[in-house]
Amino acid sequence: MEDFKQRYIAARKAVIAQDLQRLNPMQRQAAMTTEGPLLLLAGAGSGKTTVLIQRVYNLLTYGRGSDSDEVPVWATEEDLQFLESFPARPTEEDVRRARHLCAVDVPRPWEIIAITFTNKAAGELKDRLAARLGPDANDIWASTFHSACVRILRRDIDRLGFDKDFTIYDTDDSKRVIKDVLKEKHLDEKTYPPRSVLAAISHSKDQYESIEDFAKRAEAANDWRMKDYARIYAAYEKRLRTANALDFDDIIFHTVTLLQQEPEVLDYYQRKFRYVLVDEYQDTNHLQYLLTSLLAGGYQNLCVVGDDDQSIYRFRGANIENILNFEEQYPKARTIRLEQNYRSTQNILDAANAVIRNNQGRKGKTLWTDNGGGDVVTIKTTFNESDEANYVAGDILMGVNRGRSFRDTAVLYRMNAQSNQLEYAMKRNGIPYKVVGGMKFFDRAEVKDMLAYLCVLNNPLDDLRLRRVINNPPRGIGATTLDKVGALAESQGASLYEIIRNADLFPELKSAASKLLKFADLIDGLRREGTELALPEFYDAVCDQTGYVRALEEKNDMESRGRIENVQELKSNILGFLEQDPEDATLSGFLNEIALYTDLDSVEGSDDCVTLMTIHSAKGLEFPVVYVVGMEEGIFPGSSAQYDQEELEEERRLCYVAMTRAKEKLILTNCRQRMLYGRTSSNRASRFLDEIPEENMRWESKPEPRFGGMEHDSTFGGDRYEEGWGGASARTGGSWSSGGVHSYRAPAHAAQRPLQSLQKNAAPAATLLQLQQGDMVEHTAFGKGMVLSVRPMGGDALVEVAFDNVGKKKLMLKSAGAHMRKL
DNA sequence: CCTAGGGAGATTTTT
DNA sequence: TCTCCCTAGG
Repeated sequence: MEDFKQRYIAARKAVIAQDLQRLNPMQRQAAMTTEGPLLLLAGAGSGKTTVLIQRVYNLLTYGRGSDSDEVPVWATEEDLQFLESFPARPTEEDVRRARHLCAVDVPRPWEIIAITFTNKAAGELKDRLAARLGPDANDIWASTFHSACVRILRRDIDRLGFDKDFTIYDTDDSKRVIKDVLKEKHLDEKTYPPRSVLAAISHSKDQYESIEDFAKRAEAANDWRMKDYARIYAAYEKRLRTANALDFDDIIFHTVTLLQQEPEVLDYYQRKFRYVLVDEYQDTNHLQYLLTSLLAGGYQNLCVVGDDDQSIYRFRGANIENILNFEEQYPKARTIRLEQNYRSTQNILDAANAVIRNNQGRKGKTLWTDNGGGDVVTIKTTFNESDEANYVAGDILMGVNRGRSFRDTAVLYRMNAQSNQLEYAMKRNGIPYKVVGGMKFFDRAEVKDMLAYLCVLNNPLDDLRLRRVINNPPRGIGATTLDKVGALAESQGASLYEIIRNADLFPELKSAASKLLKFADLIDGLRREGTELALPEFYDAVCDQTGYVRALEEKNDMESRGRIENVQELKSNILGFLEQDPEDATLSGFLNEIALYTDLDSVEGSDDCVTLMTIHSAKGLEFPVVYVVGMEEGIFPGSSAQYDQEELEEERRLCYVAMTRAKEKLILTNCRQRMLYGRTSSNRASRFLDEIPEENMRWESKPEPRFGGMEHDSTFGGDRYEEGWGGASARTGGSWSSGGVHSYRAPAHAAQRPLQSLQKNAAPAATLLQLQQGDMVEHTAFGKGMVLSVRPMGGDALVEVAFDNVGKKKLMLKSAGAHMRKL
């Protein structure tokens, strides 16, 4: 009997393993470990999402069959033999029978929750689950922390004294409220920067600290500023309450409170979620940790996936200890490491491994790959940031010349401020590019305006949004009137809307009363229509009746036209929402969705262009060719990391993330002189460069040879300064940096070579390509073309060329000339 | 209500 | 150095 049991369990595992044969052994083990706490340490590019999908598939197909000692009482010897001799190529009937024999207590899709951080990640997860599992996938809770919590709160938040159709304030809204509070309390924005106040509030909420405890902490520390923060915090919170609003932290904070205070609710969700998965666990903060423990507290089937080496969000509260201490918090936890990398070459991985090895606070992993050695990592030192950008641009063009596409390439930097020079270089050279992280669709004023209208229509008590729209378009309701209304609202304990609705009852408002009532009528009228119209038609009515779009039309300039387009674009968002979620096609449903949505989701453009972004935004992405610029002490690692070990380790993880984005080619650059915040400074080479083993890198200091033997190849500083500065020998010479001790000595003659004179000498007009209209040229990347025009522009020239293959392009002669020759 | 100009402040970012 | 935000003035 015992023997039968053992054999059955083994055979069952083997059959399930066969179903998961596309996974490597570690991945398969991860997918088959279904019960109890599981820590899945998934290195960069190790196929983490694939494992997650397969794990859910396994759960929904076999339940705990792959991870259980139970044998069905009805199982017969014949069943066992069937499993033991399961064919490599089973028929459909075989599969059906195997599933029946192997399944143990299969959960329903809605008993599984998979939590991610971004909407993008949640969307991808949903899509891939749907592709693997079909319609069942729709019932799995695959969502972000925030949207899962909103869903929970929408059911039961009335138990905490909020209305169920609460609104969500984004960071800007919160800031607005803080500013209002400061004004009301006659506190100075300079002494109490709203940013800092919000950061303190957010931090407090993250620690799951009550307002009272915050105040007590301030008392105990006897810190007058903190005490004032506590007062501001209290007023802020009161305002959110009366507006029936939650800020981003509240969404999770109140969910935790709800679960802790209401045993019925807790019990409901603990029974419901038999399996809990959390992705990017290294990015969770304390509050999210609390939430996770509560949700998984029933069955304890908690699988967290993450990579301690990629924890790069400490500054916003991410607590790397969550993942480092998981095994202590869950003593029964099992740990599985995914170390096989499917993305990069071994040289890139060796370099990245060597860098991250210098960190103390880590679990320890070593990535390896079957992909082969590939090219060594290139390190390039240039004179200043403009040269650096030119080098990157030139190298990209050369890559294109060898058959790469622009879209294969990403340029990563530590700070957004670094993108400027790069953008210029791309523009000058006619390289198509996009910058990730600029102005976002939902941050645009007109989009926010329309959303504010919808918020007010959904919830007229929303004072904040009401203020935004009441005089937009102008309705003759100015600041003075609003101040009076605000004061009345305060003294009556009512909302702005309630005062406005009854404006004729207040003599103070006299002349403004009719305008206010008219606005209230507008809101009420639209609200009535809202009960009858479908969402898209309702939106049209709002655009029309508020006069918002008409005001833009009357302006009739370029900018307004763009704005109208965005207002219309918002309608397609509504349509998209309806398609995706037809059941919850209400206004408040849409607003809730939108409040948690940012347009990072649109990162993958199909256009063939180079991507410029910060390292942070690059996390999770991959590119065949990756440039990381600004590898300098003071930049990367940044200055605040110089004397702070924790911070330094975070920067090193960031470096690790940057390096592991590259599939085939990784190029790291730095420069000797950089202008930052109006100051020029000489920075030592980043210590991270020293941490890369010699055998995996090549420190290049000379610019790559340019187009077939052209002599006049110096763009700016060109090679010139290299001689004076010692160039490539810097590393071995040790004057820049040697073995962790960083004592930089500037070469003695550096002072005699100011940047100014150097630049003047560097690009003498004589070396420039002489071009005129009608000339035929050949460009490294764009091929042959004809010069359409040459227009002198401030010591340089703008050349327009019609290329045979890529069409017309405008190029700057000084930069592009180096990649072009006259035919 | 809009615009220009001064002043401050400037890692990194999602929800 | 650049950019954003507030304020003062038209």
